[in-house]
Amino acid sequence: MRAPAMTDVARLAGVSHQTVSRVLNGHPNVREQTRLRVQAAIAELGYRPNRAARALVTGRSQVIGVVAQNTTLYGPASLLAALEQTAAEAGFAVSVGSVRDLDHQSISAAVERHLAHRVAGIVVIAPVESAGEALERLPKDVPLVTVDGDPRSPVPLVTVDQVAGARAATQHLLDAGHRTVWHVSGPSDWFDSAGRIDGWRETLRAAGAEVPPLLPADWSAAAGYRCGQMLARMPEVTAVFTANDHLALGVLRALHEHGLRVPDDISVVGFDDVPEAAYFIPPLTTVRPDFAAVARASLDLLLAQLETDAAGPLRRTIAPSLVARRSVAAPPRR
Amino acid sequence: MRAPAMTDVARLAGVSHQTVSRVLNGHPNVREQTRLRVQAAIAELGYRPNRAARALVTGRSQVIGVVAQNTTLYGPASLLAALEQTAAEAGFAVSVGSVRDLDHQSISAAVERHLAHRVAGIVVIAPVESAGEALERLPKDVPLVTVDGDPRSPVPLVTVDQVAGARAATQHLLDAGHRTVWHVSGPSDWFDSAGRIDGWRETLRAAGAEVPPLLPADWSAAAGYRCGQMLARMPEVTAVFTANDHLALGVLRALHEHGLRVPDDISVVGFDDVPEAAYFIPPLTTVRPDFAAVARASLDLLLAQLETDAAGPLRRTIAPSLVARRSVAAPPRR
DNA sequence: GACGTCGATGTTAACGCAAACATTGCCTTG
DNA sequence: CAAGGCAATGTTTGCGTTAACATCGACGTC
Repeated sequence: MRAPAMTDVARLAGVSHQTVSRVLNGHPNVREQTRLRVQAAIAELGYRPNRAARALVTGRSQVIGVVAQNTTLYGPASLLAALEQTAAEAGFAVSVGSVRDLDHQSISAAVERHLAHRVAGIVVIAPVESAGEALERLPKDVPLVTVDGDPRSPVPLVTVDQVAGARAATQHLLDAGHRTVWHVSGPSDWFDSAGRIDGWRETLRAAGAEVPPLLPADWSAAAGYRCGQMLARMPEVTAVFTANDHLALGVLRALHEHGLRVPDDISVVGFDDVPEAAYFIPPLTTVRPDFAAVARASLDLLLAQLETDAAGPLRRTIAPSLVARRSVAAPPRR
Repeated sequence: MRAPAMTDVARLAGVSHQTVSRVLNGHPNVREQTRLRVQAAIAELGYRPNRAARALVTGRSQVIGVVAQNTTLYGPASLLAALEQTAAEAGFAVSVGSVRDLDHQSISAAVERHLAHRVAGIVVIAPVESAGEALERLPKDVPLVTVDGDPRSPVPLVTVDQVAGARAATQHLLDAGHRTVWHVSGPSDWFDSAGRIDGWRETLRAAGAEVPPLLPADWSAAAGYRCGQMLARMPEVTAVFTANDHLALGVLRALHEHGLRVPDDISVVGFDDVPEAAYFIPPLTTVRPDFAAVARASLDLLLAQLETDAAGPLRRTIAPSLVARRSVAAPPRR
């Protein structure tokens, strides 16, 4: 048995299908009594408008496409969940198109897939260099927003203020009395990494502190562990800021294995505030990005582009906040 | 400028739009030369079929709807990512519909949203009791698969073999020489929890070991910490199996604070193998579910339902594997 | 009281595609 | 060499919806 269509509702309510359409879309010029009759018919038949047909005739579906690389990582996963929720509240569905690499080809293939579905807009989570270039060459016929993308790119962008977050973390350690702060950074091609490095370096410079060499890593606990083993061997290290919480976890374990106590011997600050960070040994002081705010801003920018052709400043920055726990203390006295 | 449609391609290639359609859908009866001409025209115009139109005429879109509750948790996030990837390989897009609660109303609302888009199939990640009831009352006019759902329900189901995983974990601890194993469980309304409890209890019984009281918790490190504080105070506890890795993290910290060493004083085994589990203090022995296999099985069942109306045994169980690390050792001698 | 106005509704025409049916023209077969 | 079949292609129809235009009646205005 075929699902009921608009004409079925119309017949039952004794009106034309167009009147049903008007009721559905909240058009003003429908008599109250008619509206009620139509709504009753809709309820009786369990009618549900066919989005595909609507998308066909309007040329746009109520779907937002998201392009992301690795939705298993905590950050992207949280962002995706927040986007989904925000979109749902605005009446949009979310279609995910994950992608193996963030190079031009993969991204534009994913975008094209979304375009084939005539999505209303696209959000690209594009935290690395290679994505930036790809985005500028994309077809312009659909609203598009980049999240965590290239700050210098002309594409509409929402981003966590990495610099401010790193600054807060570094300053927090300096304020605790440390002479300087070491940094374990994320992958060098991520904008997140770059911003956090900048904020860290800038804060040290402003405080007149020495800038120690950078320890480059990726986002994994494994890399954190490796760096931690080096940090543990250098007696002068008293404070470490890691580019995310998983790195911090690895560092904590390495320090622990070397018999160093956190925060007594070395203080550590992370980034992300993963839910379990409060249960690291010791509970981790970290920087919390507001994913919900990022999601809201992204959708705002998307909808703004939908309504007006040329919107205002298509750029939003979301400030993260420092969460102080027990992994920071004054440096040990010599 | 309007996006090119099939007729535009047809005109350029000097054929009818139907021939273009045949080329696109890989129909056999098209001359090679014609096919090439059409493909050239497609490339020249940058033509891209309109999925919405296709969905309208076929009554089905190439989209799979996923209903999930909290895609921030590691398990669901991994599953979603795996599903997306598997679906993409089969030419399907994935639309996420997350849901605040897994009660009847929320689930059926999410399902209906997917139905409105005429999705080809729906995957419901329904790990709790309340979802089970909801699913049986759902409209039957679309292929549907449950993941981690009620093992007793008649709905097609793919599930990780929780019992086997828990059995492996428990047996591993018994084999190390422990007289018995304590268990910190997940939320009582999750099937995952129930299965893990069953496997644990059953293994102890089979070995003739005493079954100690259960420590009920949720999935959070916080709850694990709370339970760990109790476990640390009971001298007889030498081995703990926690229902997931985050609980284990909380337990580890509590034990650490009480001056107990893992694995020297107490052994701990988790569940999930989150990426950072190898960097806990100490590296955590845990049970790894194969999310990719679950995703593949789910899609299989979905596609099977698409093709034949009444398929075979619509039920698949995926066996997890034990990952041995350093959090397990022989019990301390008294 | 004829006429314009406006609100409520109906009618018709797309939207882009695939399925069903129709039409060619060539090749096989007896 | 005519009948039949079949491969290649064209034509028509309809999917369910919205937009544009058409109609109809009630009301107020001069």
